[in-house]
Amino acid sequence: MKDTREVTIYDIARQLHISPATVSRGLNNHPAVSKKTRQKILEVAQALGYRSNTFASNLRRQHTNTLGVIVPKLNSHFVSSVLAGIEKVANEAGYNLIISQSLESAQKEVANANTMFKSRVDGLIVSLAFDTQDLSHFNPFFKKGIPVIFFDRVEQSLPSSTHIIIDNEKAGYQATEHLIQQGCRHILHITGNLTRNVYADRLKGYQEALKAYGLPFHETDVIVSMLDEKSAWETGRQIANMHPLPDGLFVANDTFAAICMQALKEKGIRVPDDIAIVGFNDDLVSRVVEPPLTTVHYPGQEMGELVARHLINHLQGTVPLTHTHTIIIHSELIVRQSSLRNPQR
Amino acid sequence: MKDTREVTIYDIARQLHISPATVSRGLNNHPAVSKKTRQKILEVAQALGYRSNTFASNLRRQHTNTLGVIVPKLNSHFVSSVLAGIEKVANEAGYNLIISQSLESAQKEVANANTMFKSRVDGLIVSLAFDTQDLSHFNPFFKKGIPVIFFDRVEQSLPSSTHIIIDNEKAGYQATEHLIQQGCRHILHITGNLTRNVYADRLKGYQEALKAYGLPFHETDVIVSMLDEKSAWETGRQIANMHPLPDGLFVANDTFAAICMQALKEKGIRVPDDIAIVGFNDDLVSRVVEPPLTTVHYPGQEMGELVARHLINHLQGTVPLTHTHTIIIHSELIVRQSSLRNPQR
DNA sequence: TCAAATTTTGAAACCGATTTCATAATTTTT
DNA sequence: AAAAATTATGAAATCGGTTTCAAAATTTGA
Repeated sequence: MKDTREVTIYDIARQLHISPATVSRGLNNHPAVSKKTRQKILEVAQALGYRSNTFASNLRRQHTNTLGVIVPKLNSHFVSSVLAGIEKVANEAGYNLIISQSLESAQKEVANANTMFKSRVDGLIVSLAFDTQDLSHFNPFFKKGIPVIFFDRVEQSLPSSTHIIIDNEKAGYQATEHLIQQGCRHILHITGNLTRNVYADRLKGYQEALKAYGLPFHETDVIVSMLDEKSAWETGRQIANMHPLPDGLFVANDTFAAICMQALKEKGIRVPDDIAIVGFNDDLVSRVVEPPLTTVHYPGQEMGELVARHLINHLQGTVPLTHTHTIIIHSELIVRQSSLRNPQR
Repeated sequence: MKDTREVTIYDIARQLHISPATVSRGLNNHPAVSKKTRQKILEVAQALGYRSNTFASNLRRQHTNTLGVIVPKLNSHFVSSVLAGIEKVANEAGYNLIISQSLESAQKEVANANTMFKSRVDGLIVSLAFDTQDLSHFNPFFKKGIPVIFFDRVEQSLPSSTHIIIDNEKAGYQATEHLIQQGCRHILHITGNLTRNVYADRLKGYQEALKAYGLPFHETDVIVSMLDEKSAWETGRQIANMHPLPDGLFVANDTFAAICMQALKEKGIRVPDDIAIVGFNDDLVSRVVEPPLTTVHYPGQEMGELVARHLINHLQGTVPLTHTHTIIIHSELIVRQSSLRNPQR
């Protein structure tokens, strides 16, 4: 037998011969209610199995206590760490989360944004899809003054919003520099859509490093890819057939790097001896391939916590949004076998 | 300048000199409103930038058009495929999604369930955490008649709910049989918490296969693990030191299998020649390790679509929930190098 | 002890859409 | 053309908390 009737504050009020107003206040720890009554209210609420009706509440106060999150894909170590971080902070602050994935499609990202808008999230956290150019789907949020905060995949041209990112240029520089220091002289850079900051900046770093060490930069050494599994295999095989063979690879993500490496090995090319490889993200896969992959680590959980905290602080008025912020968080190169030319014992 | 005032059906009504009731009907395609008025309503709504207030709506009709999803972890290929499937079907049917991860902790799963309950989801989709024993956190849903549907990680003892799973016993049997056919005579099975159906059933399949081929079963050949990265390395090294060495490994997931393989190789053990390995899940990692991993594939997206469709059908009254269903969907063994003892050609 | 200050409480309006029931407008029947 | 049937619209109640404003109860001060 299912109980179908919901318990409301009116039920509690009736039972205690007090007004619903007082019950509401009691339930919300409003200071203007005596300990005794609050205590009694809590007890009766408990006994009756009361649960607050979020809709009534949301309708009256004009906010939802809900944060929206749009990410490109859920199944990466990085993204799910970020999410864990966001969830932690959001939970502690009493915020709910609506999460959706754009699956790297700008079109789906637009749909997601619209859904979030209709759901009236109090704030939005976004990491852009691969091919998002036009950002007008966030205009409704801007117009309404709903804060939108971007992380990792951002669009810095955007006038008034906060970005939380790593220093991709520096990371790109370090990765490339490392390869050079390992003796590489002809380094390919495999990357994604160059309109996306993360890829554009890493490329910049790559170029800077080449210049700093007096190596020439060739347009043809930069391979722009969709970064999906299929192109990874193709690209890997393609590289294996190059003549002359490059001696270094700086790849925009670990999965792609791992697949390339596999493809190269199948063609009898030795890593790192013939080609040294550096990936990006410190995904689990970087640790299980043979040889283990040198990569750039950046702290997902921490980033998520920071993003969420920042957004919530803003929502609670602690921090005014006056100016655009760009917050840069730490990243580091993790050196493993795939790039070590002269193993130091 | 942000516009702060929300447009309501009253604004539309005023503008057209009609009643809010008619506007509401017009917006909802209620039959009792003439094409002409509906048309006008739609136009004005558009012009004014009206967006329906979900809370008012939810408050009045007593449902949310929202589905809750609780999964153990977001960052696996399987889970994110399932989610994509769920999202597709839910979107098409006009349902929103609230997604949360239990991070394999029963405690967090309870918290998630409570949040979902407070959010008044119309239905709940769950894949259980690693160590969830007690299912009482779903009681509120059962009591209220809110449908809960389980997939993959289920608890079949549960009286009245639907389960959508693969035939883990069969998959376990096939994996083990394959190893036996490749000449393995001493096969270890590495698995997770045996109270969880997926692991218990695969173990059963493993035992059945041994029996069918006249091989002895030893308790000590079953290694129960937390299945995290750290234990994977430890277990791998442990196995490498076994004496005598087993000649086959059937591992409960690809990540763990990949790490084990790596650990074995580091100790100079050849795969598949010394030890043949079969994983589970067909995660991307299974394709990039060396040698590629034999594994069990099961269709996440399809499973997600099925789960969502089933739930929504039920919610819309198409399908009565009268009896418990168990729906079994197809899975298959994908043979790759990690288990091929006698490469054909 | 009585007035002033402070703390608690309640009545009623409100948030915005939905829906019932009645009425007005239109169409069909005879 | 009048009556009957059908269709379209509106008034008002409702969903369940929150909040303003005023009043009641209690405490403090002199």
